[in-house]
Amino acid sequence: MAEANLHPTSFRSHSLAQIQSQGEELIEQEVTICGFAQAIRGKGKICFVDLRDGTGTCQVFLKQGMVDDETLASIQNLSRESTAQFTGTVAKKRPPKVAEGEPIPPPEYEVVATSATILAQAETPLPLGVADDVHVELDTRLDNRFLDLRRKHVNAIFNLRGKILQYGREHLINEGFKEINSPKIIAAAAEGGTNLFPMKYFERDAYLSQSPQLYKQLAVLGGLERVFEIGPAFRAEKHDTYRHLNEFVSFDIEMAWANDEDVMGVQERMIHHIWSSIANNDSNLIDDINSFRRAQDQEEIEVEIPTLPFPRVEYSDAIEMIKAAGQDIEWGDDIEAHHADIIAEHHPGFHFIPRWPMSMKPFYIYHDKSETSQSGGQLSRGFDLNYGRDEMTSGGQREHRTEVLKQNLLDMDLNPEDFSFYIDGFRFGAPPHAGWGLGVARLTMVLTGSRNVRETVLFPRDRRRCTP
RNA sequence: GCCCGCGUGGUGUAGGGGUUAUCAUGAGGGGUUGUCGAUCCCUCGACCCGGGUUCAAAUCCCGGCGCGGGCGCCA
Repeated sequence: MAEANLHPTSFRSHSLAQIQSQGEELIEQEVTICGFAQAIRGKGKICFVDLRDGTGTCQVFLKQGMVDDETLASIQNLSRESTAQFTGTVAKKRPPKVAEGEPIPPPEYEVVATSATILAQAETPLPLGVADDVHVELDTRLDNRFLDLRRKHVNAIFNLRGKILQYGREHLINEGFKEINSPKIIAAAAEGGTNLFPMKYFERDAYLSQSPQLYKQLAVLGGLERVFEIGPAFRAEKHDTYRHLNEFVSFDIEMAWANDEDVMGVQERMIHHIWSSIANNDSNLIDDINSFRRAQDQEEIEVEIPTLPFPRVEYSDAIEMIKAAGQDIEWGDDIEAHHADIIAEHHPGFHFIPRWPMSMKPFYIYHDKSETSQSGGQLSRGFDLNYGRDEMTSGGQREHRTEVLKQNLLDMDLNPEDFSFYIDGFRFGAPPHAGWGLGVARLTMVLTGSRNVRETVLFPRDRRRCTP
């Protein structure tokens, strides 16, 4: 991976990663570095500090005579995770003793300190061990997320989350999409179907947005052609599962002159680009996760680049598949979690489930009267993207015919007048269009092998947790 | 909202009517050391809250609070 261009700051001349990567040229040169003291060893005439910053780690060596006695003692008594600044010269580290037959590791560099400054002393004991292998419960971790994040594998998860967004953006921009932002304060229940968080907007009642859906469509109706948005969505549902949160980040696209199949193509190409870019550029982050998993006796993760196209399992076929497995289900029923398990046995990776019954899809999803199931039920152009049993995406072609939109609302017991701000957008010419919304945290779960969506959200908001 | 389970040092655990309450990690002190989140010695620190049963409760019962898992609900 190309190293970021980190200029020197007022506190340091080099990052710790730079000490390692430029070590050979830096030997005997004076540098100033900063970091968290991960481990401090030595009580006598010498002292070693394993220093860690956001880029890597570096050992600092202090020796009586090289620094004044007071400094040496203060560093020897430093508590773990305190921050400190060291000035000294770069030297090649003594190679560690390795067991016979083991490969000799590549050379590492260290800083032999001539002066040290404690920046902030950490209190003891720590509420959770940053460098310890002792298991920590998720709740304790989330209560102390600032410390939890210092753990290497946790840090790697959020680095990877950033990479997913970076490569996703990169891909969409390549396909001609523009990034937009839609309002999160809305006047009315935008879509129905889910509970919204009410709020006060000056003297009026308002709500937090559950989805950018209607607004991204209005952007396409406005001629922006292809748009995407990465932003928060809020749902006031009292769900309590490993995959639901009340605030989450939704990665949405919407594009003109396209149907459901067209945007499934965008989706699978984007995921392919994300996965292959990470496999090519960021395997160090995957390694960080795997070294933790090894220590915990967990199976290692692997970035398996999916092949294109992703399988399409039409809703009707999915129902037959579930029936064949002996489950009691009829066309028109929802596919529940234990049903999704059956589909996942056949398709463990990414797969689309297109052509849901129109009755199960929201009013803005497109349907063609000529497309019906064998039993005569109306099919829609709505689809899901699943990975194994978990839903990643919901999307579809949108209804662009004003009269049909109004009828759909009536069919679903909604009042078209409540959606006039939306329907008005269609009255003056509307392109056929389609789009989807992807759960960023859920996709990050898949990539990082996390079993709980809270692992992949910095400060998750669920039914119980609103802090920190 | 439903079902099941669990609350023991800072963290993670063992124990499951009478124990000096286990182990790891940690914290404090010390020894040794150009070491490898080293190592050795000493020390410290805990049974969620309230009520009940019992000679005796961390352990059994009831209630509360907190948490976990599964499900439902959910563009």
